[in-house]
Amino acid sequence: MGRIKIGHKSGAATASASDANSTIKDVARLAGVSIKTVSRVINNEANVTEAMRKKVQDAIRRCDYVPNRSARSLAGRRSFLIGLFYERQNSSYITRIQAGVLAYCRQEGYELLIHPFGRGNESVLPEIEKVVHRSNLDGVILTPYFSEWVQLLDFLDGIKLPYARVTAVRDDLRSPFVSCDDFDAAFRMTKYLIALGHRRIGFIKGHPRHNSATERHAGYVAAMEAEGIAVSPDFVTQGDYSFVSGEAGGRALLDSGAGVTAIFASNDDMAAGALRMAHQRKLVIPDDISIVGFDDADIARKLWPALTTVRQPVRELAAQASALLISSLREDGQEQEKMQRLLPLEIIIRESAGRAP
Amino acid sequence: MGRIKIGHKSGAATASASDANSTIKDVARLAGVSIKTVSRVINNEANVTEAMRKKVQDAIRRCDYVPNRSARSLAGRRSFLIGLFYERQNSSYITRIQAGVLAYCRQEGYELLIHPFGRGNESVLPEIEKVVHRSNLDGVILTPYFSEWVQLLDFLDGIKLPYARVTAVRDDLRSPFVSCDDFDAAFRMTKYLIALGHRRIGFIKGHPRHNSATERHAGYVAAMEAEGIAVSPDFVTQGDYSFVSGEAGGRALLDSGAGVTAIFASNDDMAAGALRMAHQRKLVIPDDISIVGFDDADIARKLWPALTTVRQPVRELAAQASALLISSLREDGQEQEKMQRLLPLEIIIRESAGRAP
DNA sequence: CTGAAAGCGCTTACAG
DNA sequence: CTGAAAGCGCTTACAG
Repeated sequence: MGRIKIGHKSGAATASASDANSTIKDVARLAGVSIKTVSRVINNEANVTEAMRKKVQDAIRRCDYVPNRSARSLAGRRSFLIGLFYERQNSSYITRIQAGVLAYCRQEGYELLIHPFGRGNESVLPEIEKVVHRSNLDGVILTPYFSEWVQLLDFLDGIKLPYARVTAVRDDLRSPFVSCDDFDAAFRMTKYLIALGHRRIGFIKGHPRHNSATERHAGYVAAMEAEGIAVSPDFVTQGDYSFVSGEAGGRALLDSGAGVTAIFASNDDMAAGALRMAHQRKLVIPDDISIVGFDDADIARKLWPALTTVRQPVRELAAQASALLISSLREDGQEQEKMQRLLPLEIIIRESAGRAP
Repeated sequence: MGRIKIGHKSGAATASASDANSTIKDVARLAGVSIKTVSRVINNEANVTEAMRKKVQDAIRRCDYVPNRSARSLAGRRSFLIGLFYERQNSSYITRIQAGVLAYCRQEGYELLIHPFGRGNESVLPEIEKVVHRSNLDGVILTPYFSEWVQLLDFLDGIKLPYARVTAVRDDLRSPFVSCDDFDAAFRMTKYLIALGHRRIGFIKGHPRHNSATERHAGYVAAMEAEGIAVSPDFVTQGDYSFVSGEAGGRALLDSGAGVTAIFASNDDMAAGALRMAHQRKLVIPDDISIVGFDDADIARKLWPALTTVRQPVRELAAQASALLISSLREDGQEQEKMQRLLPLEIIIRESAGRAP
């Protein structure tokens, strides 16, 4: 039975929180209404007189009442829990994703359950299945590669669990997603390098499973061709978005004899690896060679020289995906708003690219 | 009513998960026992015959039964939810913390709720209070600065919510914690620089609220004094663990005229900032100046030159804190194991420190 | 060692 | 627009 505090509210730095355990019954009694009416007010349902609503809200405040999630979840068959499933990767990226999701979830009263998986996804599907059922997730946010993994999407569709994607795949309209035009940004970045006088431009591809890798590479190729520059096979090397693969790619490009004057890495971690290789060979950047990345991860500003790159609005992508997810959760039945969104990509010019030598 | 699947189990890549919604009653019926017995098996309680246990486990498997968290939580007054509250900071650090906590939580059947806060913690306490009550958290993991914020600890003690700390404060034994000897590691690192011939060693302090900052600085001072080197006031500058403050600190040290031949930054982000300033002044590292950090964050290997630093076992710190928390949650009443743990810190020698010029 | 009853704190579905 | 009853799927406390 929750005690009722009168007078000062339990504001900041008050340690008296232990009496916040009043229940819906306490509120109802205090307000002189039925628990059903309290429930209506909590859930913002229509059909409550303003007077009633006010009375109840007052009582809620006086009791320090906080609805119990488990009880709501059990009775209402929803958990107010959103799941975030992803493959372990760049911590800057995933931290921003989390921030974006949380920014939106919290204000809507949802909590976030995070579930990272290792790269070798042997048992991902059964594991996800278990979590979804045990925790009764209301919905899920997916980032690449998971957001592009058809079997996983099929599985979620199969159990009718709502989800929203952050993805570079824009032709699969089965469910809400937020995306950027990676092709176009890579195209523009390549054009930028060409405008700087570069023609022998090396490219380090991202992880082949990620659609962003395909798009970025295609943008590079298209820009080269648009300028009438042949893409020699030894201009392009395969990476996997990791720093180490950037080192390997940089080494290959630098030592191939292709004489590249610029390297476009498909993300910043790989650009950092290529940069390291260039430093190791005593090259001065950008005087001897230009190196650019993609993402605008935390590291981009911390390297020497700071990376010219493409800014991906990661936090915003996640926030919008959450907005789409939560809006699809409200079964208002109202006409759904458009369930796809495209966010802009911006080229950030810093210090690592300059005129061709 | 959950349907029962016979024959093949719903293994990987099977999309038939939707019938995993059987309840404890289904299991009881199938096994021919009471639901209480099923409950006993789920919760690993003693006093169940082997035969019973086997029968129930069989039925659980045949139903694809997964206990409903909300129901368990409501009836059992525990949520199987662990909260992770922290101030937004270096993403490499927090990602490792999450990984460590999750590694332990999952295998014990707990889920993780993450709650980052901005730096200006106006309303942190009320916010935490709300989450704790709404989600019925069983326990909390705290990292610096929160783990060293006495008002927060007092609050959690007040509401009797179990928590474990990752912290550099080792003299507050009120609750479980895992720690490292920052003083000693900073002492050894400074000794290492001195052994390399450096005497004019600059130091960039960390955020004053963090006890690690105090400890690391004290270790530096002690080592200098042990070698009979006076710590000139212009050897030391105040940072706050951010990259930008490292730039400012590096600039101050480089331009002060103190003629430092080495800079010891209290973490890797600040070392990266100082490194950037050195590069900007066309200094060759480590020939002209040595720069070392602390933490062994992701960035340490990605910089040029790669950072000599102190490896902090962040993931392990979090895993052990979770272990302490969960063990304190089991009210076995058995004699508690020791609730403090000290993990070793290791100096990682890479490329950014060399002999004094 | 096993089970029948009561109840956790809410929401659903139905009356009025 | 408001409310009394039933029930969500478990665990607790108590018998036997």
